[in-house]
Amino acid sequence: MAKKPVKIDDVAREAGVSKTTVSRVLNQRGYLSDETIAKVQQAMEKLNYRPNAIARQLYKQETKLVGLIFPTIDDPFFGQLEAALENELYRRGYKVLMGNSQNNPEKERSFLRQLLNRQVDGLIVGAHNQAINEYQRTSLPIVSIEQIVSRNVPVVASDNYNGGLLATQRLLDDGCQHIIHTNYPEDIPTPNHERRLAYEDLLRQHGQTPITYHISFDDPVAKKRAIIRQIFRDHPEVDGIFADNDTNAGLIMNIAGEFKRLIPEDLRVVGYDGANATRVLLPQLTTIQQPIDQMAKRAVAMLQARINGEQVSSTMLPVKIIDGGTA
Amino acid sequence: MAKKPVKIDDVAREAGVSKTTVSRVLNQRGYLSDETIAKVQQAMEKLNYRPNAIARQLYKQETKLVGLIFPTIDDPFFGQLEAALENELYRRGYKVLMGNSQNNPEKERSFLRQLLNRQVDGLIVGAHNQAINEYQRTSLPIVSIEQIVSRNVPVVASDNYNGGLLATQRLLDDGCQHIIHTNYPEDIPTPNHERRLAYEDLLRQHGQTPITYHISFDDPVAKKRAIIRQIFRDHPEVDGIFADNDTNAGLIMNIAGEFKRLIPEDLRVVGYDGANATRVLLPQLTTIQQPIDQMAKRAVAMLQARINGEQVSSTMLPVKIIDGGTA
DNA sequence: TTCTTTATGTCAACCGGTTGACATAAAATG
DNA sequence: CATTTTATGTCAACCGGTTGACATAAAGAA
Repeated sequence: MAKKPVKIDDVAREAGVSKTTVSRVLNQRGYLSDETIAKVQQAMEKLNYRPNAIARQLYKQETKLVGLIFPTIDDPFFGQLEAALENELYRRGYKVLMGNSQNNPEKERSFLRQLLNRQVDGLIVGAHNQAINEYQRTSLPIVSIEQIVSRNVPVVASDNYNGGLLATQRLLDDGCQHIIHTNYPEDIPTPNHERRLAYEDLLRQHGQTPITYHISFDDPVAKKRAIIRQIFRDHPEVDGIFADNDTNAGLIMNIAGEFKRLIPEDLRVVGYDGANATRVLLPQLTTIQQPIDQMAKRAVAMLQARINGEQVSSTMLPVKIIDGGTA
Repeated sequence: MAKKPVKIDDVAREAGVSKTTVSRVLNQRGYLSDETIAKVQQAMEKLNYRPNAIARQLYKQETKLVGLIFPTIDDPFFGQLEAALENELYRRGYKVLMGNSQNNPEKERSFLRQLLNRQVDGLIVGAHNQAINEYQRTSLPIVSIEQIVSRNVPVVASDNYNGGLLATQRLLDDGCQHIIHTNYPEDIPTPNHERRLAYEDLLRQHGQTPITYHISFDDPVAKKRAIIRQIFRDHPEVDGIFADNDTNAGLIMNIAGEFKRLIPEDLRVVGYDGANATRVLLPQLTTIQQPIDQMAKRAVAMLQARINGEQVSSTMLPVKIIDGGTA
């Protein structure tokens, strides 16, 4: 039997004042005697009063909630990114409403529609879906990460093209003659393609023919493994692989073992992301590290500015190469 | 200049009906002519009307929000767990408010207090903090995962003791003579200690002396590495290690390399958790796998039951050993 | 023809806080 | 002593939906 929750009138009655007075104590507004404050606080304590956040939100027209829409949270990169976002938002008094789109447009749209109902004060988006026009028709402050969502949504990205250059250059410097790249299917728009472009440009400059194998983020692991095995079968001459993320790089390293290739002697590998979790489990992996925590900080700062009504423009942050031993 | 949001009265005026009629269309209540429905929907479309979720929540006294309080999300185990929880909750019409306590009692308490203000319909908790009495003083439906929060909060756990037995038994079966264990400091209450107890019990039965090194989840990686190096220095005779989580197992494998130990020839390793991300990056690791997805499903089902006012009791789910090659 | 039942719609109270407008008394100022 | 300022508190409207109670008309049943 749930007993009726205590409301502000109950506190007022208990303390022998009006509800406005209680509200004033709660919000520290106007003139109040210490005596009154004490009385009210005692009453609140006694009744274990908890102000109803929803009622306040309705009046104030703000929820202090920010929605995060990302493909998933079960991934070293997105996990670290969302953790950093949550942390930074919390510092500024915001709580986080998490939505994993799982690259399911249906889910993303439904999620978005709900949040647009003045359920959140702002949105940070890193999901891979296009064709969701809701993003354009809203006046809700939005910032996107590594993803172009709509003309009027500022983007925080890292320098993907340069990352692609760094990775490819490293393999070239190592003397690799047959460098292969893995990336998303080209019809899925993601900033990862910048990495591929850099790879292709640089490889052509060096007279090599770029070869890209397509591995989708959402493919089941078994399929990813199958594609990678195919690389070794199709191109036994491969001596360098630039993977567009560290998970794929990890798979490549494992499968190289199956094919009796020693790393880095027979095969050099460069990954991408450099998230903490991967750095811990695969410290030997040479990878391009994105400044995940800074990206989160920047995105939150930009969102805050937009919520405050300021205009902000997109930013690009630098990446760097981390030397493991695989390249 | 933010234009005033459209409210239900605007739609009513546009459609030439009362606001109640609009609300009925929205909620499909009572009798409505197709004609009226069409009129109203056209008006909503035309004005791009979005019902204010907060107002509805205030009246309905439910938010369809569930709070998740966990130490962090940037971890293979918790990442997968929270992803599964989000997924399952979404299926049932709930959205997720995420709170990472980072094992900071201050943050956890503050977070909790806010959510208790009828901001969420329920709570799923897996944070490591004790001494937070707010958990006991609330009538909010709560379920905890792998954590004893309060007498009246049901727990979903996996069979940690058996997990400890399986891991230790495997190392014994492999013929290890000097088995060492890593676990939390003993003053931090966590179900991991069950794993340690199993290890100690079994080892004593076999006439070996249990030795546990303490590595806290929140220790910086450098410190974790230092502790692990100490193991090899203190006990060069070690030939088997049972780590209380896969991240530590990964670190151990790396550091074993530093000390020129071959795995599994010189040193056998068994980890714990068996989360997807770790399985992908370290498929060679033999580990005790927790049924993460089932734990999430179970927890959500239990929470739903509690929200519906039903009584539920704690559950324990089985674990199994996954054969990699490290033991 | 009278009484139900069905169809359609309106009114106003309510959810639980917040705050502008206003009242009153005491203290400070001229 | 009159006037302004400071201190303290009350009233009622408002945020934006939802819904029980109630009105009215048309169709069906007795």
